Amino acid sequence: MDIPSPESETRALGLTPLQRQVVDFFVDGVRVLGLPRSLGEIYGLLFISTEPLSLDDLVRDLGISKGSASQGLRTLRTLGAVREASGNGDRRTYYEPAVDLKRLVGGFIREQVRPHLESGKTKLESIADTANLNTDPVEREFLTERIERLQSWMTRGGKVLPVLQKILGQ
Amino acid sequence: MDIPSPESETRALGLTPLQRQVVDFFVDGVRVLGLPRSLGEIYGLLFISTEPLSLDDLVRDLGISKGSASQGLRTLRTLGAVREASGNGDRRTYYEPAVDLKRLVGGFIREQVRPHLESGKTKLESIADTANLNTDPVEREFLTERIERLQSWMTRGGKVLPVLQKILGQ
DNA sequence: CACGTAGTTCAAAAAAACTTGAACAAACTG
DNA sequence: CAGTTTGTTCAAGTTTTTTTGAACTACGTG
Repeated sequence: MDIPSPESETRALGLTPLQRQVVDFFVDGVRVLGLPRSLGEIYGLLFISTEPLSLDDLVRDLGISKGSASQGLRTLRTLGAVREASGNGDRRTYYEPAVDLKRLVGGFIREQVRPHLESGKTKLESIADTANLNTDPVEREFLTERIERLQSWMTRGGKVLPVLQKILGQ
Repeated sequence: MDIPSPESETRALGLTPLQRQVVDFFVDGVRVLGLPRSLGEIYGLLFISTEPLSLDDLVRDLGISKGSASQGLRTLRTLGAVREASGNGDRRTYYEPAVDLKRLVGGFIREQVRPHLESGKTKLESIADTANLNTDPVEREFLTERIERLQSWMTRGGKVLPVLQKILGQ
């Protein structure tokens, strides 16, 4: 006979209740951003730790594999969400979270948003070319209108990003 | 002997090249937003069609199942990205896309963003309670500082949304 | 330089997300 | 109303994404 576990969000059992809650909070958070759960776990634990943590700490406390921890840390570094803590008398590398929102948002925009905006603009050019092959003038006017609309969406998207950063950065 | 298909993004073969390009464009787009590909396919085809389309049109042209089309249309309606076209002498329902960005962004924020902000705030309250159980005053100050930071993130997030809508809405 | 520890890589396993299709309900139509 | 057509639902199947873990590189230490 088994006690059915109450739909646990967290696997790690070596965490304090507070740590678990914060990790879950970030797991949810990164899911909204379309990033893998392990990123949320790692960032969350770093965020609520007074001291920087090593890869091994993360593996042990979160109960994730070394591979996940390694890849997760790499992504977080790329996003600028985590940095190496300086000056430890140790061989191991210790990590601490970036805790200012401006930096976090900036990294996300740079890595996850801008590339899509760029490639979107390129694709739109190619779409416009294809539309111009259409011979029916009525149809073509319709297509042109729609495609221009898409282009305007992309432009506005590009313009909104700096504003976002400014407001969130304070 | 098989010709290996060149990693097709689109399954539907009944589409014109232009339709295929536009559908792919939106498939990419919705992926960034964390929505299923079928939403992009459906919205994309509607977007580049001069006339409203029925569920059966979508099934036939996109080569997706009736189930997908039905669920996809429901989600798109919920998001306010698609509406029923009025006045068709037909029993069938025809759909047309919402093409103004303000509306689209508004729907996305209402359905996908706000709920997470709300539940996040609730979770934070509970996290704050847990943190207050901590007896070590130094530790507690650290925790309080971090949790207040999270609260400030949520607040700023809430404030940025109307600005977003305003800028994108023009 | 031989050994132990830190960290990375990547193929395979596991988990999560999405799609399908068959059964069903609802609403028209002759 | 019996037969059709339109659309929905949801369990099962498929695909995609994420995680694991074992093999490997690199580095430091005695």
